[in-house]
Amino acid sequence: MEDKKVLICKAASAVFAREGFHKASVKSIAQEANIAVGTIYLYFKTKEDILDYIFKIEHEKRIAYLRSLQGQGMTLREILTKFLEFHFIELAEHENINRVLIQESTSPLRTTSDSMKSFSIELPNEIKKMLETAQIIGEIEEMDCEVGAQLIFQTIRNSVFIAKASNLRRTDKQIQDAVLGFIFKGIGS
Amino acid sequence: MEDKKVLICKAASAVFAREGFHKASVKSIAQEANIAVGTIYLYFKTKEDILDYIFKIEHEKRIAYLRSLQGQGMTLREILTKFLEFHFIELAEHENINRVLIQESTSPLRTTSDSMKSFSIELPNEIKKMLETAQIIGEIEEMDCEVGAQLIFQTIRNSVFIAKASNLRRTDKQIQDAVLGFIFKGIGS
Amino acid sequence: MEDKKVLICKAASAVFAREGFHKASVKSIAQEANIAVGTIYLYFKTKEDILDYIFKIEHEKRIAYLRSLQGQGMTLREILTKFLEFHFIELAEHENINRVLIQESTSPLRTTSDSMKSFSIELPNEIKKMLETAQIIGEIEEMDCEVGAQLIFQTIRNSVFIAKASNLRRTDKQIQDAVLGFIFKGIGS
Amino acid sequence: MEDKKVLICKAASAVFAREGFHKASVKSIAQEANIAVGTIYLYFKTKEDILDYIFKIEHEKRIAYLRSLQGQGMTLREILTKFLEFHFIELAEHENINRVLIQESTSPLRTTSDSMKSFSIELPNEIKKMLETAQIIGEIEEMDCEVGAQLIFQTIRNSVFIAKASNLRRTDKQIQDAVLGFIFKGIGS
DNA sequence: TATGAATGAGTTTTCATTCAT
DNA sequence: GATGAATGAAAACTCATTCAT
Repeated sequence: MEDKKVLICKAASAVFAREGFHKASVKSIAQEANIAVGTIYLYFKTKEDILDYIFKIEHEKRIAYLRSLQGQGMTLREILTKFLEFHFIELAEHENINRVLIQESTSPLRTTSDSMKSFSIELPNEIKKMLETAQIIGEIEEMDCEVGAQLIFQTIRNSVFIAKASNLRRTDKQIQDAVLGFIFKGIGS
Repeated sequence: MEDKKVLICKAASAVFAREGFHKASVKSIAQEANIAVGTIYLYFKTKEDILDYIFKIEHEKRIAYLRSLQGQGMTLREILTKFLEFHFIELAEHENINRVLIQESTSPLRTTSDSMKSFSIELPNEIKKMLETAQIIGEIEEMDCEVGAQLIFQTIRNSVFIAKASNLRRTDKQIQDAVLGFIFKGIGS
Repeated sequence: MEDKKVLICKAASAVFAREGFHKASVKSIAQEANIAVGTIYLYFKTKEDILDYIFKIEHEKRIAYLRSLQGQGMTLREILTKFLEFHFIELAEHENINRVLIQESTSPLRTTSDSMKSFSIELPNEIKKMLETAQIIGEIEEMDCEVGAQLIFQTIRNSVFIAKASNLRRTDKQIQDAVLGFIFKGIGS
Repeated sequence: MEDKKVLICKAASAVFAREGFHKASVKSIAQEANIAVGTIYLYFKTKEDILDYIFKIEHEKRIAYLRSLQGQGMTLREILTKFLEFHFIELAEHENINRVLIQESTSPLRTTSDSMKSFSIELPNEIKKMLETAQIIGEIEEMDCEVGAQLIFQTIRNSVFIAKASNLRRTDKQIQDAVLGFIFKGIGS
């Protein structure tokens, strides 16, 4: 049953978010999910596989969303605005998973996980393609699109921290607007 | 001898950068440094202390540099340009340490280390103050300085990844210019 | 299964008796028990906990026996005789455990273990109460019952050493009689 | 210089008494003595050797005292009284050493140290000889002198604990009298 | 499928001992 | 003699993974 896999992922996300991937024990994931340790190993080969799978799912979700936006004749501005909104909604709905995505995805260089690599390579790549298109039609100014895509991707990814780090409590909307403003001006849109 | 402490930090940085803090064993740090495990414990109380110390040193270095720039009547643009240059020179000189700084500082929310907290709190704070001043004298446009400082801090911090992630090899200068351009435009400077 | 806990205690007793608590390694206990180190930690939180548990069990056994004797209208002489017999039977049956009890309980002053404290405090206390009663009914002469109880407790506790230390092999019965004789005369009974 | 050896023994006694032999580190002994760790190893081959030496010295002191008493035509009562007095004076003067003597001498069976063996074998042996003599001249009643000697030796040795364990504070004199009374009556003197 | 007791390699840390100065 | 930095073997303990039930 894929239900169990989802159950395990949710539990794992909660525990990873709370304790960090390395300090989280498989036992505590099992407890969080109210199942036995052994059961986890029926669905995942290793503890790393759980994290990997979470990344894969979330990555696919975002890629799919981004691609769905592209076919609708929207401007880059509109697409990025939508995407950030989506990101914040996901953030609210699956807070744990998102926290994990950010906390554990730092180094695309070191990871052995294909899904984690995809996450921090394919997504920027998708943005890059969008930038190139926007550049051609003159929506944004001349720029190094690969670097620009990375800048945008990272700015979006880290926006969670901004929400958490700011002393004054701001609404999600305020943060989103500030982030989008920064990005749009940054790319001369 | 403080020489040993430096030696250990260098070895630890190399191993942390290569394997990540959690997967790095004290034994492998000792091997990297060509010393005995016990020796490490003459200079550091725990493995975490090593990371902490690295953060402390690097944080102080950056804070000191940033403050030294402030007293010289430079514009924000000039200061940030200098600071990013400094960051890239440090990056080249102490590649491992910088990698560790970024990889292990992602989650300022969960860490227990004061030095790590300082790093991701004091530095943005310093930038925030600079933004406020620049805003008053009209160097940059109206903005939420706290959020802006975070955006700048994170953009600078993550610029290492951009350097590494881009498929086409770019010179440091090219990356720096792209990053600075993004930031300056982003804050309307 | 409590069987495992008993198995571990037996193995630990054997190793503690052979090597002393401090020199005994958890690994050697595991080997003695023919189980893995990790298994021990499923049943006990720390190595000290094992010793503690042994003390608790043995202490409860003795306290229970002593109290069971008290309700039967026996004289102090009879009670102490029975108790020493019980002690020697236990000694024969669980030689290792008893050795541990004595070897590791010497210093009630420094230990942090509640069970070890109970052992060397509650048991003498029980004897003290018995002495007070015996004094009232004139079975023994006037004396400082607290000190007397300590003297008796220690004499009984150390009687194992006498058995072991004497060059000429004596039967348990002979040792018991000598010890009882010493105690009874010592308290003027 | 033998002075250093004495200095080390005093420091070691203090530390052993405070922390127990096994938990005491050579470094802390060195600190207590205000010397370097290496210096200790100029005078003692191992940490165990220090304990061993302390036992040897104290053992010799007691054996010598006991023998000096024997040549003076005193009764067993007088000798034991003197000896216990001596023991308590030593106890007061070198509290640390005595604590160590008792805490670490529990198991004559397990120790590899000759000095520790001597301590718990020769001293009882000396007492045994005295008992035999006293028996011949009718000072005490018929008894198993070897067992009796052990009983006396252990009672004396453990008297420190009585002093410490009793809730009501008693003077040394009171404890001594109680212990002597117990012993004398116990051996029918 | 589901379980969770058992495993044992691997981790951090300590500390008696050595030896170059 | 005296030092104390350096050593590395060994300790307690953890935890991802397995497998008999």
